[in-house]
Amino acid sequence: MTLHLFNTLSGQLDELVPADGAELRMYVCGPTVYDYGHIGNFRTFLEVDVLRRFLKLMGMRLRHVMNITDVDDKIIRNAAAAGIPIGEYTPKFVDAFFEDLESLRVERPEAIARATEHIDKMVELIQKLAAAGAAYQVEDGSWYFRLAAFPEYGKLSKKDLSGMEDGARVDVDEYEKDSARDFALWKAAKPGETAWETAIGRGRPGWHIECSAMAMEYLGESFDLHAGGEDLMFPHHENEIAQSESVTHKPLARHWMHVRFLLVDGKKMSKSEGNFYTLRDLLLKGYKASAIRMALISVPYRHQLNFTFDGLTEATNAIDRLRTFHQRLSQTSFGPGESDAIQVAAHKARAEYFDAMANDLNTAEARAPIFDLLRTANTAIDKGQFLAGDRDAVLKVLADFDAVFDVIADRDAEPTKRALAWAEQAGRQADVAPELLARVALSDDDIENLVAERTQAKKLRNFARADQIRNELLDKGVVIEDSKDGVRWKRK
RNA sequence: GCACCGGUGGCGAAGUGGCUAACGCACAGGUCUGCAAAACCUGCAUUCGCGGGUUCAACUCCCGCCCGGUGCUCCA
Repeated sequence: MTLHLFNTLSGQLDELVPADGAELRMYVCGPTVYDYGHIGNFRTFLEVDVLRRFLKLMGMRLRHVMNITDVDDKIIRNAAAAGIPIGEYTPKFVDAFFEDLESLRVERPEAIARATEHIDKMVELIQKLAAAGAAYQVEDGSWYFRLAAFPEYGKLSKKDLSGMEDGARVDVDEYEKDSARDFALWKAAKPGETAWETAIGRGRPGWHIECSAMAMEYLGESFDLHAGGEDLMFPHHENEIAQSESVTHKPLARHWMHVRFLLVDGKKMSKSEGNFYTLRDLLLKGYKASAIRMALISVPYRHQLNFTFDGLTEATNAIDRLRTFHQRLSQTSFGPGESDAIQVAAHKARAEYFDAMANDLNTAEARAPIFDLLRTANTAIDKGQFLAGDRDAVLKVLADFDAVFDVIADRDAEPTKRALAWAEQAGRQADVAPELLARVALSDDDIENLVAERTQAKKLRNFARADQIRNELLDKGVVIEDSKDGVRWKRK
């Protein structure tokens, strides 16, 4: 089985396979670390994580590189406002970014490349471009890419630039450029700005050249897959292609994946619209990291996703159903042997799950057979027709599901705890939902003690006291379930 | 303005030229339970934005229209 993934470059579903037959080499545009990441950022990284995990599940080896843009206009501006060098400004946000990825269970790429640690590679690339006649320097010392030197420009985004003549909507300050659409490779230092002394002058790299230089440094001149948010398709990726291929005359990447935008309440997220959320904002409101992950990956990556709080609640409840089922399978004792019906159902579910994922990562479709199997198994358990061997078969399917989705195992306590600690340190206590505080104040031991007390009360048929305890726990987000195999509890 | 994407039950969301239009959430009734919860059963779109057309047959293909979103500029 191979993954058929939509390829922006070819405009169709293409098989995604390593060119060398051994290891898939992929590059993903990472964050610009000028602030905390918002959920739109994380949608892209979550979808790439889905891709990663599914490829690994199919047995593929990966070499996945992600960059960190730790120098750019916004960073320079924010650092200046804070009165510190950018090297002191960005680490906090780099750390926060990785902490957030961890909360969302996004796997780390095999390599992380920071822009500021690869300035020399960027300079080299610009020199090569200059030698090839594709780069030129203007009066103030900045370097630009000569679009006229790359006739294929526009092949990724399918833009016809012929009609877009120089003229309208041109930044009048940039009259030094040969053509209005030529883009910056290197920005000459203005007084007081962060800059590097290099062979091509004193300044800092443009954004696009970073990715070209680092991608080729880590993955070679031509690699398998390049991914990023849909907004990067033009001009960022188009520019990467132009810069790289003008020098190498080889395709930078064979396959291009673009994750579509996340909208909030039907609109693009923006601070001015007031619909802007970071991961931390949501955690402090009491939403679980797993619910956020589930909500963001359940809509296939090639569709816009409309984020709502109702959607988070739905995801929370769907995960609860999966977790309850998993708990039931693990904690119930079954008779020996296996049943044909369940074995067949498990095989079918697994096959349908893989088919859906292999078809352009259709996560929405992939969920269906899992829930189908869940119901089939529950029904069999209710009827006493579910055997020990069936448990193993069904757990195996759930494991394959969770190898990608990673929401069944409950690891929600840590992210919440971290977010609360951060809120305190960042002075954001006012944003913490009161219910959340009540919940975290209750330890597992407290719960166990209360559950034991309730069981004792029930035994004495003191139902009033038993119900009182149950309601008390429910108020703090703990649900109790009585079953033949004992009492189960879980945090809502 | 140009380009692209979408409009499927209360909500989210798959999907196919022709079997009963997945799945999740929510809701209603029932079974189980001391009561619950969980689980299961039943119900919940004679219908897939609107109007034409092609076809034996369209939600699925074509044309037009309406609505929503995004891109064309820094942006995941």
